[in-house]
Amino acid sequence: MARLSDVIETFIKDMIKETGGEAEIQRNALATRFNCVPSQINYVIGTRFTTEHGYFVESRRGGGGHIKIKRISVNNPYNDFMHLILSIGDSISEHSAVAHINNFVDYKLISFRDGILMKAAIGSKALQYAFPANRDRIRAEILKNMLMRLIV
Amino acid sequence: MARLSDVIETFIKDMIKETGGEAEIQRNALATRFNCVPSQINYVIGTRFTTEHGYFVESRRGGGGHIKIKRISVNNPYNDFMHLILSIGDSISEHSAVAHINNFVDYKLISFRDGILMKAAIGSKALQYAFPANRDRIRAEILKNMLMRLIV
DNA sequence: ATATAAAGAAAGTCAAAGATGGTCAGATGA
DNA sequence: TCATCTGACCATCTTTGACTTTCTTTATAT
Repeated sequence: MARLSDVIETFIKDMIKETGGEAEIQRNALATRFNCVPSQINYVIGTRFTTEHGYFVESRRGGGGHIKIKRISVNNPYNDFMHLILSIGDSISEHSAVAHINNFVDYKLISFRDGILMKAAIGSKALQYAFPANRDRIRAEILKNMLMRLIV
Repeated sequence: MARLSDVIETFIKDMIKETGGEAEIQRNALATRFNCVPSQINYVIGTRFTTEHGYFVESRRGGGGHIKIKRISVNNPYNDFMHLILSIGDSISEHSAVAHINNFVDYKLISFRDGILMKAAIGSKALQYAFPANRDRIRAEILKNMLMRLIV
């Protein structure tokens, strides 16, 4: 029932928290620990630790190889916030929008409650009556409007 | 002879009662249990666990997928709020939506900040790329979804 | 010693298979 | 007629494994 990928995700996130921002893992060792094929580690990283999710990943192959996963840090909240809003562009998928919102919450640029409301506003259920071809465009507009309102 | 859909409905409702407000099911497992096709589960959910009935449904596909059905809090102040949400109906103008939101703020059902976010989400600017014929419908859906999220 | 080849040790890629849930139109039955 | 039931087809997410690339270590020839 419990998804292995979720377990691995949590494990890595805990590791990052403990070490204050960075986890260094060995792919094969982790795979052995969780009894899965090594490439599943790549799957987890590729779906949950992307730039969009606020992570930066580096690695080295060969003997003594490793994978480093860092949480991207925010130094200038206001600037980064603006930058992120601008980076949303004219169109955005629900998946992407949720990742952005979670980041805003994580970096304390908006509250947890704000995040809940925003996710409700841009979810597929909320936009079900918009033509599929327009949904991503409308979603981007709604998201940008909400974000702008909070900082203007 | 009780209709199968009614049996399934009761089963899910009992489950929600037992767990105090939330049932997590697996569509295929449930279908197997009741000897029906999986899509009948969707039928039951779609006809008996709607917003109008006071339920909130979420789901995930893929390995380890599931369907979560939450009962909106009933025996508390939210009960009246729920009626207000439902009174919004299937379609609403921006003017009317803003009036509703302001009322919610005035009566302290939502915060001032919540109101700002909601107005940003349902404003004409946010919905500019939706076909005019759909706007009021989409607006109603967004507003209801945001409000519902606050009480589930 | 030095250069080089071979072996070993990681990690990366990608596509197929597996596991769920969603949709919709037509059949069925009270 | 209207609600219910069914099944074919679709969308999404996860797991697995064969094959590839890169880096380090070790053996070998000069």
